[in-house]
Amino acid sequence: MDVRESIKNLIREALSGLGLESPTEIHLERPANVEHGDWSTNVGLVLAKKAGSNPRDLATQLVSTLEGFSSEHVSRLEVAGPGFINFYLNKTWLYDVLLEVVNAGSQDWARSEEGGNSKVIVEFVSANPTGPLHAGHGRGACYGDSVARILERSGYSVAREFYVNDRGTQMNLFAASLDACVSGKDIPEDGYHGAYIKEWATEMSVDTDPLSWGMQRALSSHKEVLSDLNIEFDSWFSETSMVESGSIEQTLSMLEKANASYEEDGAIWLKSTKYGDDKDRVLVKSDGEYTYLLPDVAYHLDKLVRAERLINVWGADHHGYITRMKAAIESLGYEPERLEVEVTQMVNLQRSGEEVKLSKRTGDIVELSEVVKEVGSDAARFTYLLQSIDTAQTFDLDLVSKRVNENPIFYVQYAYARIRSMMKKADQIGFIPSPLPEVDLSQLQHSRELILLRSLHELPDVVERASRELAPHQITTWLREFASDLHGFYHDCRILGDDVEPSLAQARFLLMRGVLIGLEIGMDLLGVSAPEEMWRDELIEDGEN
RNA sequence: GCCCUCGUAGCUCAGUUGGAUAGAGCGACCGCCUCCUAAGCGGUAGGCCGCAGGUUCAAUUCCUGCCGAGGGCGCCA
Repeated sequence: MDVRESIKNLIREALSGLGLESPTEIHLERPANVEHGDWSTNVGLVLAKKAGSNPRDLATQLVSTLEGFSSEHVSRLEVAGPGFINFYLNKTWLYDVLLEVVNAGSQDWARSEEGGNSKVIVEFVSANPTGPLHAGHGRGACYGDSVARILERSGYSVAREFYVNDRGTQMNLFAASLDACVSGKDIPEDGYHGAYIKEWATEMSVDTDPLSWGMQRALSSHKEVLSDLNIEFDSWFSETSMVESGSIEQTLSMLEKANASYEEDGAIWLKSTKYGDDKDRVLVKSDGEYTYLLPDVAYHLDKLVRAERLINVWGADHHGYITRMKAAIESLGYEPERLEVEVTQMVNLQRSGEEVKLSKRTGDIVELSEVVKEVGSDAARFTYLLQSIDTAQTFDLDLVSKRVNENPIFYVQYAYARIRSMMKKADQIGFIPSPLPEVDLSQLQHSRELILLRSLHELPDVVERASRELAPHQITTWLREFASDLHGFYHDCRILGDDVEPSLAQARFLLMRGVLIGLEIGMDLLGVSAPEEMWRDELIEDGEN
């Protein structure tokens, strides 16, 4: 059993010994300050009023009861501050952590069954196939994929989906723009004027259907850059396919039957105001064409049948859309909570602190492929996942690519490469790692070693929280901290060499195996690679920039 | 006007669903390579947590109002 659970059980026992009812959840936390012990609980503060006592007195009573119990790892207890109870543990508990980690390996450590294998569809990017992905899409792409990875590790059965808006007004305008370009005519006023239109048009022959050709061209450009970012979708869901299957018309009549729509001014409207929307929304325009909304509702109905949880990743410019989509779902009898919309705030590109609006190459919006090419896939992913999606992001291309010492991705990858490098050396000098049961873990007494074990123990909690909050940046934050712990250890503690006792060397080597597992899991959840080695580019070091 | 997100060190950002002395990276300053990679390590300086109320044993965290920034408010997507 996890130490934390066993401590909670002790507390419950002590409470009932005092004739008190335990709260449903006993709050046990790691104190920020190491001098406050390994674990701390606030039950004394929470229950004091109910017990008719003051917090410190209650805590003191609890401590004396707890001291009567025997416990494998607890070495000392104290009442502190306004009425906290601090638990000080023997180092033995940390050794158990290392054994657990190494036995589980990177496949199974920090994996949970919380999701119960239930099905969740993560829909993200879903950019129109009318042009290349731009830098802003990168954030949603990396976020969505990382969320999917985190949910998979938390026991969910995850599908990554890309909704392809392959018909409708925008597609027609895109096709018309390509067509005009190919046949040397002027691009329509309300058409697409990006530089890529001209580029793509040169690849297209005059007698091809510009719509289907253009869509394929756009999708292949999407797939290429996403693949560079280590992102693969399970399905690309076509809007056109729903016209063909009749599911859009079916959705429309379902809405009618549910009395959720009405006709007015020649258009069909969704009664979204009934569910808190500012105004009702058009489903079918007076010219008979669907708005974006209706096919998307049909798509969501399809997803609701296929999965228990729907997670959508949308850009901040689409947030107004949430209410109407939930309104549609709810009016058809589904619980709106089954759709979770995660909104990513804007990305502002910079180069050396200067705002970058346009691409140097095309003079147009900066394409995602340019970002990936300039900074590299790992650095791009890590940077996009550096912070919470709730805050606008400043993405400095120079900082992320050139000035490597300021770039956190290298710090984390370097930690991994250092261990690999040490292991390679160990192999070369004939160091033979002992089998696990023969390693004397009590050799690990250095604070650097214990800090590493503590961090390693946190990983399952971090993953759990990242999953609960759909927040990959929790992983990023942990990784940076953990890498820092490793660099500190690496600096102070040697593993190989004549001056290190063999038993200590063995224990430290095993510790490094555990650390590798932690780093591998963290980097995998972010979708960045774990390099075997890294060598500094002298040209960059000596150069001006 | 209404809706969403944000406001924390000079800069970029964390802050474990209300806890003890608010953290990290970068930048600045001072140190550390005879040694498994110095893309590293250690130290110093730097804070009315936007402002004002409220809730309570306890508020950066929850509620209300205000100020400021970004985004949205189409029979576009």
